[in-house]
Amino acid sequence: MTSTTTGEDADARRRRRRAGADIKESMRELSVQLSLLNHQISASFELRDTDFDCLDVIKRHGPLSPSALARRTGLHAATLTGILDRLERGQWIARERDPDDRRAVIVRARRERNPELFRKFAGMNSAMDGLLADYDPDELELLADFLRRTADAGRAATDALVEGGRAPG
Amino acid sequence: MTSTTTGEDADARRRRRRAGADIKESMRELSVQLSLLNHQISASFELRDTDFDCLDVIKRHGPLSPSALARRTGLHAATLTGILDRLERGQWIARERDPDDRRAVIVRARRERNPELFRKFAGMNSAMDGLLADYDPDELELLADFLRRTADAGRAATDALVEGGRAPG
DNA sequence: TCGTACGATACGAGAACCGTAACATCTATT
DNA sequence: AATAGATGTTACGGTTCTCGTATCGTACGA
Repeated sequence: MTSTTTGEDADARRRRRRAGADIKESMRELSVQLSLLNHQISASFELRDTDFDCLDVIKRHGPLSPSALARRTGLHAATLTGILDRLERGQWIARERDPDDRRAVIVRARRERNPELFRKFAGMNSAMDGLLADYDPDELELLADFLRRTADAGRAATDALVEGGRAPG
Repeated sequence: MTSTTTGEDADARRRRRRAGADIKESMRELSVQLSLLNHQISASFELRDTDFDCLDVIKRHGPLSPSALARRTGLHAATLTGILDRLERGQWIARERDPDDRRAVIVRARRERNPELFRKFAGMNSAMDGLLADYDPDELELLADFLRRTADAGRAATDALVEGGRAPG
C-alpha cells in the first residue's frame, strides 16, 4: 500500500478497469433479468412488455399526451394507441380531453391497481431489502446516486439513437 | 445496535429508509430506460425486444439447448423457435446438433457481429465511462458487487413468478 | 376566411406469440 | 428385446400486435 513508485498507480488502474468492465457486464445482465421479470409481470396482467414501461413513464412524468409519450419513449405514435388501449382497458390509466386543445388527449395514471402491482414485485422488493441491509447509509446514497445518473445516461443514449434513426446524418 | 442514544439511530434509520426507497425508484427507472434503449437497438437490427435478451443469456451461459433457454428465460418453448430463427437469420447464433442426443439442438453464440452491436452501445458506454471516472476503485467494486447481487435477485424473483404461474399453489 | 400543420386514431398488411400437435429420439420396464 | 411413455424441437393456426398510411377534427398564421 505504501509503495513510492508507479506500482500502486498501475494496480489502482488495473482494479479500476477491471471493476469498470464488471460493472458494465453486470449492468447488462441486470437489464436482461429485469426485462424478463417485467415480461412475467406484464404477461400476468395480459399486457405487453412495453406497456408497463409506458405506464412508468406516465407515472413519473405526470399526465401527458400520447404524442409526448411517443417522443419520450421513441415508440411509433400508432403503436401507442394500442398500448394506451390496453392500459385503459385494464384501468391502469385514464384518457382525458385537454381543455386547452381539443385535438389533444391527456393520459393520466390511475392508482387503484398499484397494490396489485406491488404484490407482483414483492419477491424482488424483499430481496432488495435484504440486500440493502448490508450497506450503511453513506453507501446507500452512493448507490442511489449512481443509479439515478445511469438511468439519465440511458435516456440520453436512447434519445440519441432515436434522433439518429430519424435523421441519419 | 447498542442504542442508548436513539437520536442518531433514528436519523440513520431515516436516511437508510429514504435511500432504500430512492434506490428502488431509480432501479425501476433504470430498468425502463434500458428497456427502451434495448428496443431501439433491437429494432435497428430488425429483431424483437426479447431477442437480444436471449442472445445475452446464450452468450453468458454458454452453448445450450432451446428448452434450457426456455426454462431460464421463462418464455414459451414455441416462442423460442421464432426468436432463434431471427437470431440465426441475422447470424447472431448457430444451431448445432447435439452429438449425444439426436433430438436435441445446441445453440451457440457467434461473435462476428459483436463489433456492430458494440457500436450501437457506444453512446451508453462512453456515458458510463465518464460516470465511472468519478469513483475510486473501492467504490467501483462496491457498485459492481451490488449490481451482480441485484441481478441475481432479479433472476430469483423471475423464477419464482414463473414457477408460481405454472403451478399456482 | 382559408390553407397548412398538428394530434389522435382507424385501417390493414405483415409478423409475432404461444397452445397444441406432430415427429424423432431417448429411457425404463417387463 | 420390445414396447410404453417421457422428452426435445418444430410446424401449424388462431388471435393479437406493430407500425406505415390515411383520415378526421382542431389550431393557427396569413
